[in-house]
Amino acid sequence: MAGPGQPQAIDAALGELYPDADCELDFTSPLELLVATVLSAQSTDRRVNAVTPALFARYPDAAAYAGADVAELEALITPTGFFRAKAGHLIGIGAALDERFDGAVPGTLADLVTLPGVGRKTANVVLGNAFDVPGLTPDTHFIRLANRFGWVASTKPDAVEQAVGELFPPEDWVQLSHRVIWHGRRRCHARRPACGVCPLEGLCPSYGEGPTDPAVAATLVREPRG
DNA sequence: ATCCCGAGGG
DNA sequence: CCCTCTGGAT
Repeated sequence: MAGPGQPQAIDAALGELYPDADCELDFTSPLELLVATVLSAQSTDRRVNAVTPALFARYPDAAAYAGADVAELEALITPTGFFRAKAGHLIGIGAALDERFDGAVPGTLADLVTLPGVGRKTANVVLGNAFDVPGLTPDTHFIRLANRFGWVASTKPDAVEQAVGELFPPEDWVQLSHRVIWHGRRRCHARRPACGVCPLEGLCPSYGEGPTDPAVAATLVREPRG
């Protein structure tokens, strides 16, 4: 089997490259992680972590979000982008948690995706990092790299989650997601993958499709905390 | 200019 | 499938 290569070997190599790969959002409860993850949509961890301390202090529980003043909430989350949609989502989440989940964040995929602003990707982040429920996170990076690695040809999140899930045991899914996503953000970019500073030569079917001169590739690496 | 660990709506 | 929503970093 030439195409998929050895998934375990790729995961191991990424584990050596990113030994500290984890969720970069700051949170101390499932609700905080849920809120931070909703704010992360098309944003960055740095910008989210910059606003969450004040946000969490102002809105300590679901009821606080449900009763929030829209303008005040929008002002607090403005730097994360898409603030109007996100503010509406957070207020809707607060109301939904109070009405249907006794004020607590539900710990199942089926329940989480019924919340406004929460899709499959956001739900899996919350499940994997706040509830220790095994789950893959098929975001844009994960899908792109799963395609490049030859693990699956489809670009649809459901198909990617299914196919990759069969290549790895559930206990690996959360860590695998973080490693693959970190690699997508730091080296294996959409437009110019930095193959020259990637350890997957001989393992990745797409190796060499980006700059392979180490000096050039090094200029493309995005360091952490961005 | 281009991208960001997306989601909702048409 | 398409489109829109947003500010910030590079």
